[in-house]
Amino acid sequence: MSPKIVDREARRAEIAGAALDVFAEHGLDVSVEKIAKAAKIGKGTIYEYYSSKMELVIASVLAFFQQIDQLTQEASQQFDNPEEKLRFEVKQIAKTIHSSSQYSQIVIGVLRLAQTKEGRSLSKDLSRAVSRRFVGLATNRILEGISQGVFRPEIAKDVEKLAINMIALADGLWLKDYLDGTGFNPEEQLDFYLDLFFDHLRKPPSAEEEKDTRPSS
Amino acid sequence: MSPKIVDREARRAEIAGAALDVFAEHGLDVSVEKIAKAAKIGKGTIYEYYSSKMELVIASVLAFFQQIDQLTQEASQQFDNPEEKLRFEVKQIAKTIHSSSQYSQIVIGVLRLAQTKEGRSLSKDLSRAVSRRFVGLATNRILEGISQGVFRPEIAKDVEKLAINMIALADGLWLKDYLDGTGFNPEEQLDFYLDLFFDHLRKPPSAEEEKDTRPSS
DNA sequence: ATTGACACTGACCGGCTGGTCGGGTAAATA
DNA sequence: TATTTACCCGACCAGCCGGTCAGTGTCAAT
Repeated sequence: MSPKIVDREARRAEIAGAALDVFAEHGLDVSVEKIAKAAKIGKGTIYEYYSSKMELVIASVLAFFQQIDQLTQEASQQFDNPEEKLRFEVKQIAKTIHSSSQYSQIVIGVLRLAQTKEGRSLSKDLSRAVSRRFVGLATNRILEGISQGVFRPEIAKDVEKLAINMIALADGLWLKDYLDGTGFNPEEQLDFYLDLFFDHLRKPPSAEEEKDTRPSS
Repeated sequence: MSPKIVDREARRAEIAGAALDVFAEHGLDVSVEKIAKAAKIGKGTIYEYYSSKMELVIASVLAFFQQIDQLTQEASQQFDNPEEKLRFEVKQIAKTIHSSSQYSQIVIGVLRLAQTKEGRSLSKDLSRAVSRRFVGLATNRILEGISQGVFRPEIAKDVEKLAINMIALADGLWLKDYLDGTGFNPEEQLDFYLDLFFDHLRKPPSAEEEKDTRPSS
């Protein structure tokens, strides 16, 4: 009476994983047939587990960001110093997305989703979640640094702006590198920025100019 | 014997202009038929002036970047001080692309082009041209500032890196704003960065730490 | 007014894609 | 082994899109 039984959740994840590889290689526009072929299953089977291509895209992209998130979290545990930790995390994330231009396919895919009616809200939700995650991470590290006396306390009020800038710059460099390809070394460039960035966080407030940014401590 | 004659170059430009509006509103994926309808001409006519859709896209996107370029150039002529000039230019460009999210459609369209076989080289060429233009502009302004004694001379060796960072940050902020939409004010955020940026360019070298960046002047 | 080169058009074609569906397959039970 | 039924599949469908082309204007020189 009971026929073949599979763990539907596991199968869903499996398909999403296979789809992710294909998306990474060919972009989110690949035909469902190609995905099926790559996953070595029939096209119809995909629709057994996902009611539309968009649903599959959502699942895959979500899995992708979770991957990065986890990777970053694990890797950063080896550092204690907030500066080293943050520096490593930023570089790690940038490198992951950078390294194989395949991941760029997915990031750009998400950008495109924002242009479509059905995808807009997904794209926004996703971006916000990722953004909150990364900006929050950077913010916390800076606050840690301040409380440990490594960073200047006066920057506390601008901590989120600083974090946003840092993330935005990393994104911008990625974008530039993906498009131009030549003219600069993204890793070196990011290091250059981070040097200035942490210099600004650490630099003792030398009384100067007409600014009245005297620390209130 | 001589029939109806039209200025083919002008007509090409006219069609490209109409197409640009449609691209800005619906993305580079709109059907040729929609473009034709918007331009109030027959679909066939488009193929009278462009041999393929891709060719039309190229012409339109090119026109788009030339527009921005010209706009920026004109607008910045009202400033003398290199710092004010550069600040204005950066904000102007960012604002133009920002303002109507329609332009984002095109920028993202170019990103997508990089994913296709036929579009990759166009996308790269275009991006490089734009990048060279903007980075070059920023570089020149900084060098001007140094030669006028407004900026510190020691930064001269890093001038290009500084310029790249500035452009990348502006791009990154645009990207973030386009995707997230909330959580920060892009203009304010850019101002915050520019304050730090110019502060770093201007700041007199206060002897500090173990660094030996003593000016050689 | 006639002519004929040029400008314009939209119905049509081939190709591709997301999604469906009826039939086949195989594992667990009886 | 026979039966049941969740699972799997790929031929098929409808619809869209880029590109073509035979036919219809249209205007200036005759």
